[in-house]
Amino acid sequence: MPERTTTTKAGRPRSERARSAVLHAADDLLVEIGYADLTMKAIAERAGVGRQTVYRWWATKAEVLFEATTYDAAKELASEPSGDARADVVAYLERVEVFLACSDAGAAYKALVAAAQQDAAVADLMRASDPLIDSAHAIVDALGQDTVQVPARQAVSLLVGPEVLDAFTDVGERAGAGERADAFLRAVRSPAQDPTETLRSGEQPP
Amino acid sequence: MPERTTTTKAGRPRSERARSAVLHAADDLLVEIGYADLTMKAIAERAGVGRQTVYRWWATKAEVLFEATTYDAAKELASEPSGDARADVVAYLERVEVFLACSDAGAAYKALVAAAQQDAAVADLMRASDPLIDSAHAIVDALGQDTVQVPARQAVSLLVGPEVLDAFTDVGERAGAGERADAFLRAVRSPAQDPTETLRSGEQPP
Amino acid sequence: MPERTTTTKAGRPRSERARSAVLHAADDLLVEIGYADLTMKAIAERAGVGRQTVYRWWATKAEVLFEATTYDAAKELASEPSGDARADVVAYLERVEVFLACSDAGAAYKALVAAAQQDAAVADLMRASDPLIDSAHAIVDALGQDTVQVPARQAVSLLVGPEVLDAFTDVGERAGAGERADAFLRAVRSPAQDPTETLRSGEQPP
Amino acid sequence: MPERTTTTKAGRPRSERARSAVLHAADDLLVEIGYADLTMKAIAERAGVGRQTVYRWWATKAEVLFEATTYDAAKELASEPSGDARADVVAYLERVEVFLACSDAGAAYKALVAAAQQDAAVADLMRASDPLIDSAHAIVDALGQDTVQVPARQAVSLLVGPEVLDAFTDVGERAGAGERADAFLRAVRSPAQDPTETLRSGEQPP
DNA sequence: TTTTAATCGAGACGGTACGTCGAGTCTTGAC
DNA sequence: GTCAAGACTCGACGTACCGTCTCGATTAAAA
Repeated sequence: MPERTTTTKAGRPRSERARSAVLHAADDLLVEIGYADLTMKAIAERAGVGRQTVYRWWATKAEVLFEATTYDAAKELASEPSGDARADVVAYLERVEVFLACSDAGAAYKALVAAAQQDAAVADLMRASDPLIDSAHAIVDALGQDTVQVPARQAVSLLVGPEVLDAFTDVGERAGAGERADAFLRAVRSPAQDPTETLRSGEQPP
Repeated sequence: MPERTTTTKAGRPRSERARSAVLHAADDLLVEIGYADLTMKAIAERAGVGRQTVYRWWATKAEVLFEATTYDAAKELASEPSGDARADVVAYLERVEVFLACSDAGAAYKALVAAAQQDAAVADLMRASDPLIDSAHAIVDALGQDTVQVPARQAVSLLVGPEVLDAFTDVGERAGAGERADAFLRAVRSPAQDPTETLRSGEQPP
Repeated sequence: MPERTTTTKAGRPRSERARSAVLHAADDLLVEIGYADLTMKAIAERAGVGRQTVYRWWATKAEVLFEATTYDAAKELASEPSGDARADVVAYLERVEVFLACSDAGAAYKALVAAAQQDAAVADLMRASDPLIDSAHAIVDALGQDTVQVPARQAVSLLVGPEVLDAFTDVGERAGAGERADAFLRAVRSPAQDPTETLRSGEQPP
Repeated sequence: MPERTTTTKAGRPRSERARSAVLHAADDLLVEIGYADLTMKAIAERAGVGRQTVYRWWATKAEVLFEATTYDAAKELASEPSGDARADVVAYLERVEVFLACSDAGAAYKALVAAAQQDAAVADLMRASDPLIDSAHAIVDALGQDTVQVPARQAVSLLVGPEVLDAFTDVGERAGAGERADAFLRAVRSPAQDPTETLRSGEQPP
């Protein structure tokens, strides 16, 4: 009797060799030829894998890349909090700038954000697990409510929004991490906490 | 004598009819089927124009779309400065949110920013004339150096960076234009103006 | 162990359905629209086959047509030798005339000969296997060296050369198969073999 | 009264410079790139002439080529009759072989014959004036009815048919002009002259 | 002299086939 | 049931040439 007592599936098991070959091939090809010219066909050939094997496990090149790079991206953006709020923010923003401007994982990340604009499936993946947003959330949470007096998601936007914009519009003159950190820290100080701020925004305090 | 008195060019002149038909076709198709599924072939057919005629004047679908939508985008984002700084910023940010979230021109804009990540030619176009960045510059300049005490380009990033990030990562809970405006106005107040801020930014004032 | 016991090839085998659909489509279209207007695109569409599938196996429309019609052409020109030399030649020439003037395979043949003038690849195909030349060779060989006293290839030219010329220059008044056969038989009787022949070639020795 | 006394037409007269430039360009390009790759566009550009100017006077590339090469072809094939029948035939066949195998005009001629298979307009041109057929007719007529005892058109086919076949099927071993001439002379000697001949097809009354 | 009209060059126009490429699917035999 | 291999249908790619059209500029006969 062909009963199945465990959840083990019949047939040949998935090849771990094929899986990692595909992910590494995607990674390498992204660096070599860029996202636009990357194709499923090329990934399969580089990986020495049948085309159907790629399609069996991933629906699009974006999904392959997502799985290939998200872990690396998260690692590059992870932070070890010291006690000093400003120093932590400065260190984080420096990491973000390197990530977006130079890193291979950053290139993949930008490509995935771009792809998410066109493809809802990719957008879902990124919404579920976005290494940049997630790392920014971790920083904001670590700063605590004394430093961050606006809602956390809003603070995340203030923290990395300018970085992302500059990365996507490759501006010439960029602000340093220190200046950005200072601007961020001023922005997240809620006016509601300080009654003199409320009415006359834009003024200089005496 | 084959003299050329004026700068008139030889040959049949470019058809204005064909030009505008292509631009309108690109516009319409973007709304109907989205950027990813948009093809040069479809643009030409919709416009009732030969394929070569499209390629003669534009190298890629991104270039067509750029010419088709930049003017509209700039118009949607244009501002009429009142005297009130905060009110101007709020009004501008509301326009930006509508632009990025709902407008057809905004959809085209996001697609172009995404395309610029893959294609250097598109990146060059956008660097030369980016309707969102340009309109933000206009706002920052109008605010004046009393309100904006950081370099203009940096202020632009602070102004629209969070908006762009939210638009590209379609976050659920978004801050209102008022909150964003206040955060921006706090952020652009330079620490250098206030000697107590300079060294120990990130601290809470007593 | 990835042993290869037989010469079985990996991958999906070639579709016989696609192959014969292409050949029949080429055949039909040639009759309907002629060789000049025949396109690879039309062949593929008529065959209900992807364009790439045609290009995978044939480089040009001429190659498709060659494979599609050579067999039919050879069949139309095949002969069943009787003992009578003149009767065999007359019967053969009648078949040739019908083939060149009326037959679909003959139309394809003429098109291929014309194409071979422009395209060396087609010329190679035809040199390797030309149904008209081959059938003429068969006749000449069957006649034997008593009847044909000139080199075989020369006799072939004498046998079908006039037919081909008339077919290619669509002359009005054509000679009958009997007259052509007689002229051929006179022409292939070499003077060198029989010193008495020199002046009165075409006669039968008593 | 706008009467037209002469056949002179109003307006700018046809440019002889343009006409000959087109014909020479077609000639040159045929030699350089071959008939298949020859295009109206290339002819016009090489001639330094507007495209419309070519189309105004010739409908197809075949017509251009016909006008460009027919005169040269006729000149290459023209013969100066001596008294000796066999010598004249040998000399003519040698000229034909050179023409078909080596000459530029011969290459054009073969291309035109090939084109006539696909295009009825070209076929009409060639039927009206075919330099090879015409020259062969001249030879046959010059030989006289003592030598040529079959209908003239039939003799023409016997004279150049084998040459054309060999040229179109680029055979390896070719007969010499002498052998061909002898075979031709045997072939055109009518059986009717000799009462012992087989059936008396196509006979002349005594 | 002025007008008229056909030609010239140039080059953009709407079409359409080219041959290639990638998409995603399907069909083998081997594991 | 997964694997490598590779053929399948489909359709967009960007290019080339088709034959037509619209320009301004010539050119010579007609008015």
